[in-house]
Amino acid sequence: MTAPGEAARRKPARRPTIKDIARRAGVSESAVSFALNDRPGVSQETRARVRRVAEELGWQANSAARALSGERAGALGLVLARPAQTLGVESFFLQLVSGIQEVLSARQIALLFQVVEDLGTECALYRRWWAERRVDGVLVVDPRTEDPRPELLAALGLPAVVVGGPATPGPDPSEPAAGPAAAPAHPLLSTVWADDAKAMARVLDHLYGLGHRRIVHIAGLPGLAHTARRIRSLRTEADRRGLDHRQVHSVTTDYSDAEGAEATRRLLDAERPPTAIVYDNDVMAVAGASVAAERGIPVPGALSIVAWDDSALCRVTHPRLTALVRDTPGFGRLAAQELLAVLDGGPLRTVQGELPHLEARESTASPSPR
Amino acid sequence: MTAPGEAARRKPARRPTIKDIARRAGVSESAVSFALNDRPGVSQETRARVRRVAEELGWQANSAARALSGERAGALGLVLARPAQTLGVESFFLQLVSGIQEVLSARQIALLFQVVEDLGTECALYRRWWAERRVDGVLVVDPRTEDPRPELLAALGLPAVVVGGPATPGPDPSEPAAGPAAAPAHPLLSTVWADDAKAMARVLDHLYGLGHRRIVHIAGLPGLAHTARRIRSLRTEADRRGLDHRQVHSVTTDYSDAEGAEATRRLLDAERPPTAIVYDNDVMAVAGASVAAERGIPVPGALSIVAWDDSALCRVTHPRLTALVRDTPGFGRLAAQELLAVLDGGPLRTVQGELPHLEARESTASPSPR
DNA sequence: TATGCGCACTAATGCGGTTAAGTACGAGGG
DNA sequence: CCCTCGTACTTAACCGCATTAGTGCGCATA
Repeated sequence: MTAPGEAARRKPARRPTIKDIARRAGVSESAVSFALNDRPGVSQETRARVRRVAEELGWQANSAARALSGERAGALGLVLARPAQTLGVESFFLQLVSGIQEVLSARQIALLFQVVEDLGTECALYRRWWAERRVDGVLVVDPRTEDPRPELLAALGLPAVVVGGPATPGPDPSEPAAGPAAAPAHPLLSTVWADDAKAMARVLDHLYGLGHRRIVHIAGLPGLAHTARRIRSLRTEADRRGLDHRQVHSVTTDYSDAEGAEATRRLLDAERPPTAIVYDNDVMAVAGASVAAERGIPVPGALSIVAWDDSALCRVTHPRLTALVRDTPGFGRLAAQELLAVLDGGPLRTVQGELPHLEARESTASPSPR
Repeated sequence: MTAPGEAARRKPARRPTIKDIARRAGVSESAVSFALNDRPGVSQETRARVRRVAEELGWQANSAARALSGERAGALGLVLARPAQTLGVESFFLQLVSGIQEVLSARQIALLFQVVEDLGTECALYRRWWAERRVDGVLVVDPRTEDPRPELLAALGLPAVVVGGPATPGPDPSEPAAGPAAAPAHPLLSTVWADDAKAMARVLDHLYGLGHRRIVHIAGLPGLAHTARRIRSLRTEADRRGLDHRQVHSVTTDYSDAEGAEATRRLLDAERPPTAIVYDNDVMAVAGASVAAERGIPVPGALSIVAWDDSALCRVTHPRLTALVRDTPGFGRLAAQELLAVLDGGPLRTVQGELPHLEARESTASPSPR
């Protein structure tokens, strides 16, 4: 034993290879490879012996070597394109990632996770990962209405699944003609998605049922596909109930607390302010509730509030916020499974996640008559 | 062009290798390798020509091949051990990761990010990454007072940097004897850390200066090293000012909004409740503010609140919360740089991040006389 | 008894890089 | 004029694994 600090750190600590196993088991390297990969060509006894030796030595395949010969990187990628300062607060992504990894780690597949500033950088990163063969496939999040990524990924031949899609290609999607279950799949990539339209309908059912007729939806970024879907759904639901687009409509923001608060102020300053507001994320909902408190507007007495996505935030405010709850880790699991299916040569599919449910809390009630 | 969907997806899309470059440039593969890696052995003209060809072909080194021969995986790892349901809300990690990647992506180094349930799984993952040669090093977050990870990593010879350390090895650290700048480094790994002791002193300066004499610190998980440091610092600062440990003390929680609220309730129910509470994260601070609101206790009139770590949360409450602001992405950059330095054979070091500053907002004021 | 066949295994090759060990050539020195 | 030396390359070996093409052997078949 030398000085522990330096010695421990510099120790080469050679890792066992199949050659070591071969020597110890008294067979050739290829026999070891066959044995460990469940390929025919070795007897049951030899297979068992090799396995035992591998176990003893604590052998794990060198991922680089396996990738080089096996043509599989053993890793998937996920890029989050967000300006640094809008990061955080939302619990959505860590939960999604946690669900994804539940599926991947069982298969010994790693996840490359990267946060970048914008879509352009994201695309460049896909190209690089592809060229470097870093990943076998990627999960595409935050699909947009005009999204360059599916085309790029299809052109590269990099397997991918769009999470939160379908991103409707083009800005002019026709009104859903048939049942809403038959969603238009993105033609290039597999997709897992939640039915925002139905979820929005549920929210409207709840608020309309309580008697609300002036309902505003403070949406997130206008470029995102799910924002578009929610806005469209709100309009459809309003029409169905014969509500005017001045009574029921959406405004878009950048998801930040600042814009959420600002939009709320503007709405409350209007001549006939809404009696209910639906916020596209928890942060804005809390910010909105705070604006109401600031102005002495009682919630839910004079204003009902719904948050799209639940989190601790919605439970720490006073009153607690009614929220659309979805199983985000479950959604991540679904996405990961679908990507693995694509990697295994499965067909392009559009898979629908669980429908979110509305958790009614104290921030929604019947509007006071006026 | 065939049917775009299937065809695009299945396209093999062979990526260029150095062999292709060699052929096009009319030199051997090793000359190409020399040229591209800034090694001597090729003339300036050849180097330029090879570079140009590589550029034209859009060549990027196959990371697996490079890892296999170069002995470098070109990737670092970061494991977050958290039960799935406590994930999220906190913006800390995504910001940290974003800072880390700013440094790594410039060097074409990838980050393997994994969320696991507990420390045991985290250790197992380190072993696996090490055995698979997946990563060249790891960033260890959430250092604990009794932490098995540094020892494990040192034993494996896997380079690492402790982020948020130094984790004082053993439960019995002597009181800082010399200047607080000379922090005890963890003997096995490099460390980047923020001086929680000084930060806590600043918080106490602020509150004591306002006239507070009954101050409680609602801390996070007791096992974490920084929790211990903050608690110790609070005690030191109290002693220095001759304050009783019944007046000024810490209680620990699991960081959740629920425990934060619960602890707050208990404190406010006491005979002589504190006039100021310092919360170890933003979520608990907001939860605590909500409890005060629920009971009609005016903030800051009857209770001052300080949040450790700023975020949108602290700005959406009413009043906005005084918070300790730190540059988390900057901290991530620092950590990444330090790990790269270790990989380059640098010495074990203990690097200190920027001291957080106290952003005084409306949630702190002089206590009302009673 | 020669022939064919399946089984269990070994030898050889390749993946795409890096790198140590040559080699060819021109310049400079004795 | 020969020898050395440095430069600019090329050849070959290697990293650890997967895979393909043998190889030897026992056994059923003709």
